[in-house]
Amino acid sequence: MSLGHLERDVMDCLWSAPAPMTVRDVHAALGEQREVAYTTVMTVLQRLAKKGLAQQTKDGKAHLYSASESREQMAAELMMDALGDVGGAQARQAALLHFVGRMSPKETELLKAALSGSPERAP
Amino acid sequence: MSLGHLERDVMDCLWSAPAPMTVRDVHAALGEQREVAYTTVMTVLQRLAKKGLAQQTKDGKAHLYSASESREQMAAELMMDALGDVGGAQARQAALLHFVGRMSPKETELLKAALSGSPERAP
DNA sequence: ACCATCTACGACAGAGTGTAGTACGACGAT
DNA sequence: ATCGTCGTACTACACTCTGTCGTAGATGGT
Repeated sequence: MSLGHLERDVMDCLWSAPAPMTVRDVHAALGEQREVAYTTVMTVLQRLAKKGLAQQTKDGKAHLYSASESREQMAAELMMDALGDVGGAQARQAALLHFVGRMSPKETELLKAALSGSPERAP
Repeated sequence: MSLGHLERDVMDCLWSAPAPMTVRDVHAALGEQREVAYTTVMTVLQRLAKKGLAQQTKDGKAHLYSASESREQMAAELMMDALGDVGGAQARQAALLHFVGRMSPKETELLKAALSGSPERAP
């Protein structure tokens, strides 16, 4: 499920916000960089909700939107998806090898830390 | 860059084949499961070549197609893309944490092996 | 009841994908 | 030289997704 540019920007808004946002909030936040109509933002938020990427809750007459998952969770899911397409265990290991080979040494350290560290998740 | 169903099937053909294939080869291979016109296969192969996912080389009057990268390489690239969208180092580490948290223990072992093993790539 | 919001629904253009037909060039057989 | 076969190139069309909004209806405060 790949996001379009605007969808991406809207998700970034939701991810950056500390609390659920109304359409107006998102519209205002986006307005600092790009000009889109209020209804455009609404449509995009609805589509994101339909896709399950955003959560829509009613608050009085307005709707509140928040990201269903953190940016990091979503990235992890996408990574698993990419890995899941591969095939058998052998191929998966090969893919993992390519993956670590492609990472910077610093990142490799991060990954090692993540692997050896306690197996709970990040905040 | 997400692939469609047919594109995916064609790439699977190319990945599974030991040698570059002609359009006819791919068409025959696909024909065992789904029926598509010869020209459909040709169009898809051309599009894949234009995207850089397949390599097109002339062989007499016919063209030979082969995958530009192995399935595993491509998976690794997609994984890096997913990770690359995240943001700063801290967020990346969080994403990696989620990622390893999502993997099965067996896979975690594979990843550990990939990390501690020699840093060259798989065949 | 009236006004300000907010949402729901519909619309339309542009890109990507699945699907294929037709036309044109090259190559071997006659 | 000609003709059929094979292969490519070009074109086309329907469908879906995404970006972009307008208009109409619902809802809540005063």
